[in-house]
Amino acid sequence: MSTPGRGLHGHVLERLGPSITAGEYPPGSVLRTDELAQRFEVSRSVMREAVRVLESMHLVESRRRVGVTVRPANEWNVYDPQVIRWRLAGADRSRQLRSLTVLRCAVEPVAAGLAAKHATAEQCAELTECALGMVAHSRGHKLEGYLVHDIAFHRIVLNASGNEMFARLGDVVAEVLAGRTHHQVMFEDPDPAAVTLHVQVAEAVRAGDAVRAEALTREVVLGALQELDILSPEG
Amino acid sequence: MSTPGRGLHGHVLERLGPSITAGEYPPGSVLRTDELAQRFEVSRSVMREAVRVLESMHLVESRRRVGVTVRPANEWNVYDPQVIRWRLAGADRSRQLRSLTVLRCAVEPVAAGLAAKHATAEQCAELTECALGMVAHSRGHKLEGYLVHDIAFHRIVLNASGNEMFARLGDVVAEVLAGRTHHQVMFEDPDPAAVTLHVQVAEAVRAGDAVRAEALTREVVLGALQELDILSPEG
DNA sequence: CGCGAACAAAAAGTCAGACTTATACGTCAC
DNA sequence: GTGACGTATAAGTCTGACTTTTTGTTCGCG
Repeated sequence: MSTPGRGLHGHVLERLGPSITAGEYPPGSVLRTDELAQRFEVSRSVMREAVRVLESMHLVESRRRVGVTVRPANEWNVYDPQVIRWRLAGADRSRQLRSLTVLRCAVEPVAAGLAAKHATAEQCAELTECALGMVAHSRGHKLEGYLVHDIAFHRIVLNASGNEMFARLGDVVAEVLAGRTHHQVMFEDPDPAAVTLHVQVAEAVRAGDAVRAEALTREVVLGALQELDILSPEG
Repeated sequence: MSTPGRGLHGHVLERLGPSITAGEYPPGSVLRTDELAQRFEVSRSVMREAVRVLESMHLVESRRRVGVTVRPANEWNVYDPQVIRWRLAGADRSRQLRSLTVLRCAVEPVAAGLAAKHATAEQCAELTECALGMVAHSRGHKLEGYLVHDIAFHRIVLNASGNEMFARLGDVVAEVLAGRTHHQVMFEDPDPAAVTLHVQVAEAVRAGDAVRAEALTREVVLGALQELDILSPEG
C-alpha cells in the first residue's frame, strides 16, 4: 500500500524501521553505520541515506564519534504515515489503534461539522455514493468492499472540511480502518447501527446541518472506540 | 529552536525546504540533483541525502531519468514539525496559523478532558505553576515570559492526556503560539480573559472535572481562533 | 499514415576508497 | 581529584567510475 520500498535505501528502511518502532533496540541503543551497511549488504552511501530518513522521523539521532542512537518513543514523529504503518504492523498494535481512534474522536466530528458548511455538491454526491456502497456491502461477508467505501467516506469528509490539517489525516484514518479490518479477526458483518449512522451523516452534510453532522459523526467514532474496548482489555 | 541544520545536508535543507513549501517551485517542477549540488556547493552524496529527507516528507518525488519532481501541497507531510516551521516562516503564514488553530480547537478540549482524568499530582502542580507564571507575566509587556509559560501549559495538558498522538502535538502548538507572538505584531498585553481561563483550566484538571476542563479549554482555543480572525480578514 | 519495436540518451542509483573532522575517553602531569 | 592534552573512533565529506531504469525518438513494417 502506498510506498513500496523504492530503491535500495527503501528496502533497508522497510526492514530497519519496523525493528526500531517495535522497540527491538531500546532507547539509547547505538548502531554503527558501517555495521548496518554490512548487515543489509548495501554500500555506506545507501545506508547513510536510510539513516538520514530515520533521523528526519526522529527515530534516531546521528552524532559523530558516537554512532546512530535510537531515540525514546515519545520523540518519534508518530504522524508520519510510514511510522504509523510500521507501528501498526508491530506488537502493540491494539494500543496504537486505540490512541489513533481517540484522535479520530477528537478530530472527525469537528471535521464533519465543517464539511457540512463547506462541502461542494460533488463532494456531497460522492459521500452519498460511499454511504450507499457501505450499505450494499454491509451483509454477507463483503468486508473488503465495505472497507473501501468506509475509507473513502471518511476521507471525503476530512477533505470536505476545507482544513488541510484535517484532510491530511485521511491517510491515518485509512490505516486505522484497514488495520482494524485486517488484523483483528472480523468474522462478523459490520454493526448495522454504524452503517445507518454513516448514511445519516451523508444526509446531514448534504443538508448543511453542521451540528447534526458533528453529533452523528461523534456517535460513529465513539462506536468505533467502544468496539476496540470490547475486543481488547484495559482502559 | 530544536533542530539547527546539523551537518551540510541540514544546511541545504534549511534553504531548499522553505523554498519548496513557499511554493517557489510549482507542483510538477523538476529539479536535478547535480544542478542542486552545484547550486548549494556540496557534493552529490550530501545533496542526495537532503533529497531523501525531502522525499520522506513527501515534498518531492525522485524518479529515474526524470529528476526530482515537486509534489502538490496536498500531499505534503504537514504534521512534520520541520515542515510546519518552514511553512510558518513563509508567505501564507496567517492561513497556516488558522488551519493549525482549527486543529487545536478540535484536539485540545478533548485532551484537557482526558488530562482531568489521567493527570498525576506532579502534572497538576506543574500546570498550576504555569498558570501562575502566565498571570505574573500578563501585564507590562512581558510577552516573552508569558509565551514560555503558555507553551509549557498547553504542552503539559497534552502530555497529561495520556494519549501519545495528543502529546506529540505539543511541538505543533508551541510553533503556533510562538508564531502568533513573534510574527504578528502583538504590542498589547494578552487578553485578561484568556489568562483567567487558563487558571480555571488548571483548577478543573486538578479537581478531576473532565467536562469543565474540556469546556474551559474550548473557550481558550476558540478565543485564540477569534483573535486570528480579527487580525487577518476572510473566513 | 499509423503503430510497434528497437535504440540511444539522460538522470538517478549504486559502489568503493580516500580523506576530513568532531568528539568521547583515557592518560598524565600537577 | 582536577585539569590539560593526545589519541582513537565513527560519522561526515568528496570524487569518480559504473549500473540501471526510463523516456522519447527513430526507424521499419503493415
